[in-house]
Amino acid sequence: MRWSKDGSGGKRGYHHGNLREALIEAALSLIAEKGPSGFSFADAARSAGVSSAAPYRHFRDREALLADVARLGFELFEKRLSAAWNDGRPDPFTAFEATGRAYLAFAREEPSHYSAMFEAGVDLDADPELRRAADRSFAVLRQAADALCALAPADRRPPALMVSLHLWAMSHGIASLFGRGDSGRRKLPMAPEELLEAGVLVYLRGLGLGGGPTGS
Amino acid sequence: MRWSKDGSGGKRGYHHGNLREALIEAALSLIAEKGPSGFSFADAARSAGVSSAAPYRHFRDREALLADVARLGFELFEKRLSAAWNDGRPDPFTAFEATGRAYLAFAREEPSHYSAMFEAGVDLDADPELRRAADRSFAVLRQAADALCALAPADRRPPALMVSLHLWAMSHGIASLFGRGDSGRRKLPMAPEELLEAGVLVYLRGLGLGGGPTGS
DNA sequence: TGTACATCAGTGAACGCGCGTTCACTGATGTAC
DNA sequence: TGTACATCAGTGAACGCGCGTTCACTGATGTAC
Repeated sequence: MRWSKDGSGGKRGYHHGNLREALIEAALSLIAEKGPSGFSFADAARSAGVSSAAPYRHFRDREALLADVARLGFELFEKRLSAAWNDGRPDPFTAFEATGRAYLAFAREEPSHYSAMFEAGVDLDADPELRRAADRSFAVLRQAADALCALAPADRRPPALMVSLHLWAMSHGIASLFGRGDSGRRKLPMAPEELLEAGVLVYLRGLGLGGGPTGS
Repeated sequence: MRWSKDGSGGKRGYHHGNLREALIEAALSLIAEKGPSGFSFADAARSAGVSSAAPYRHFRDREALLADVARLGFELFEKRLSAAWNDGRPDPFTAFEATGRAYLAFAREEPSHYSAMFEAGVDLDADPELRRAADRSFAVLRQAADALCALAPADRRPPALMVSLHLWAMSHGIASLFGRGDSGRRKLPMAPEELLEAGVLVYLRGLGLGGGPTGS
């Protein structure tokens, strides 16, 4: 793989040198512009400055490119969630909330990745690597829920899987209903982050796990 | 408007008599089959057994048909939610949970409507009637949250708008991640309904509003 | 009840377009000797 | 270091397709008198 650092020099020869990455970049821009369904293979080739047959050297078809965008998205997602969870520091409550905020931040900052991951209808089993990346992302939420639940007295311990699914559902719900700047969506009298944080606080208190700094 | 009760007799003359409704029906089937982006105007005309120009007598364009599907969806949604809420009977806790279950049931039983309403990228402001129908649906959730919050002592009363948004977000999150039978989605060790019910219970307990029959 | 006419809701042919995909090809790169 | 050759990553022309949309049209319906 040779990096031509395109964008500056521009002058590329017969070989692009970096087409695979360029196509993924193009796909991200196009998805951001027109949504995952409005993006076409030909369009991606065009904005990479390459003939419409060229992408077939790198991706079996349109679906495969989309799946790769999703896979990279999950990998990035996992990194962001892991960094926010930070092994439960300074304490599991705070870290749990930070993880939720990181979820929303990802959906907001990487809307194209998020679309490809959750809204484009990409089959997670199309590529084993994709499935694995998705699982690793979820494992971070699961791990956070485990640590949190371990704090509860053994006889009143909530199932960690359930807790992780609740966090996921609430984060996804907020992200997809209110999280992005798209017009059709509903206006809120508060930031999505605040809404999620409040929701997580109420939820944790309901688990009998205190509410972090504010206590219970 | 003349109803030809199609499906049985079949033998229709030059005039379809019921084309508008037939196109909406066709759109629902096609969306269920191929998703909201895979559905085409021409396809809808074809499955209504009519020339590809005919739909223009009833809808400005493809987008307008989709918007109408969404509008009808919101109207049905509101009915279902209202029926489940049932004016807070037998008691607000039970009715609140029932409303959540009705949300999931709608998403499961009317997946095409649900797609058109929340996933097809239809602009809610494309048609004032659409916006109004969407607002009326949300108003049911809002009303339920109001009644619930009114039970809390005035000095510890949670903001009802927030509570309604939390219910909405969790319901939508669960519906869209786990709610439908689509393959790409994650398998759950429990029914989505149970997951939502458990989440709502924990949440209500966190609000200090008891947990319904199980108490707090 | 009958007739003339306006209106309505269809037809079907045609258009331009962009897409996905294929094909034989060719220029550039890397490597064996 | 030079040369021959295999491999790789592009080209560009071509295809068939379905879509959205338009147009002049026509058959059916409803209504005024």
